[in-house]
Amino acid sequence: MTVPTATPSPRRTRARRGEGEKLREQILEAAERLLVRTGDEDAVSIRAVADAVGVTPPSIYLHFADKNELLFAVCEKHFSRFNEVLAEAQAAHPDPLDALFAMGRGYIRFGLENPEPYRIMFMGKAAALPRGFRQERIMTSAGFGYLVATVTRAIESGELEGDPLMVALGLWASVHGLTSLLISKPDFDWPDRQPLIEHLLQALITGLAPR
Amino acid sequence: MTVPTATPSPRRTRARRGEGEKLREQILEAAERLLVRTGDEDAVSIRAVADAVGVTPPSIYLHFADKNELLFAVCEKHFSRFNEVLAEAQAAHPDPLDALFAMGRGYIRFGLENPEPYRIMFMGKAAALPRGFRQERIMTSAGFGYLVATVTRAIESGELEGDPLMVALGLWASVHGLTSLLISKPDFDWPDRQPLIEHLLQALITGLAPR
DNA sequence: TGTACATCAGTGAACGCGCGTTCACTGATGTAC
DNA sequence: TGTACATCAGTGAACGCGCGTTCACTGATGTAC
Repeated sequence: MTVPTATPSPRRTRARRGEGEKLREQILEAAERLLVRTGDEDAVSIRAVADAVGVTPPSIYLHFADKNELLFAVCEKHFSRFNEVLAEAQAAHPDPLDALFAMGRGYIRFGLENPEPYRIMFMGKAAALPRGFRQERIMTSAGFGYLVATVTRAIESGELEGDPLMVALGLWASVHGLTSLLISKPDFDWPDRQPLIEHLLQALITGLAPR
Repeated sequence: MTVPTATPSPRRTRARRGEGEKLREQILEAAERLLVRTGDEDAVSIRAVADAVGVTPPSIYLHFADKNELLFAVCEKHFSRFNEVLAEAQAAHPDPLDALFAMGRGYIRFGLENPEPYRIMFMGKAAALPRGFRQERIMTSAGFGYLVATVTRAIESGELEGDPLMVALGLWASVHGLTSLLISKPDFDWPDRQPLIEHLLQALITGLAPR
């Protein structure tokens, strides 16, 4: 199954002396573009990336030790952006419940806008994740930290109840569930997304509030 | 990355006349075993399956038109079992809320006990699903039908409120989210599973109940 | 009871493919004198 | 201002691998006469 060859790879003009690092950036961008365009992790092969940049395969190894390191770099980029999205959502709302709603919306939105990166980071098999980009990255990530902190605030202010970690994991699981199903099953006959998202968040947060 | 070769493929004794269908069953079982043992869809290659059965690769084509048809058959088997699990959980409880709890537990349990099949059916890319095993299979499946029916009953009896499809999708998303995260992130520092599951189901169903 | 023969259940060898990676190299570019 | 030279940014060809799939075949098994 080959992807319709984008353009027959115009040879890129060689970088000038001292500007070799430019290629690294171009490789990263090309890898990301390939991921988005094809929607298929497997399509991001060393050869395909090299071709997209307009360079021969061995050139990749001038900047990345192996394929894994390249994928790792791509993931890192997205993971940072993802954490920023959550940080902003949280920072925008003083009230913790408002913040949780905003984080939920931001989370789902990010996932839907970046389905392949999301898939790699959160839906792939642990073993297939780029080495170095493992679970601990998530639990100790800024994003997860914001979530737990916000939940803790909400519990302290009496707006939610329960164990902060438990509540945070419940929220994460649900929001991830909707995100990943929407990504995985695009042909499914979904109702309008926005009401569905609001409904889920509302039900969850209501269910977590003291009666 | 090769899987530690199980046993150096003892040549299987040829089936007797009229018993050719036996091989089909053995191929299916071997494919399933491979999936479970390696935990990797990609490890289920025609050659690996043939080797596991103790037969040469072309023999597979005596019973399956191509690789896709083989994977399809494996998925079908698991999907049937999955639907049975949900049917039983629902049938065991006259009260709709009890039934929903039981279905949720059964769902998560099935996923955790059959992670690779679950992954293929619910976490893979739509395009990677065996042709013929597509989305409509889910929405029109018995399992999804039971879920919507049970939710409808709960709404009619006043125990839940909202639109049945919306509520059902919310429940599905959440339960799927927990299942898939537990599968995808086994190294994550999860708390005890059972309390986590109960907590999530409780919060969701509480949140969906009228106040 | 014996034998020719059709059929069934497979086999063995090969095809072309794309992959990650290595290796020895080339040729433009800037710098030292 | 001119030139030899080190360095940098790549290239070209090849490696071995596992994959799905095809093709012509073989040899045991049952059946018809």
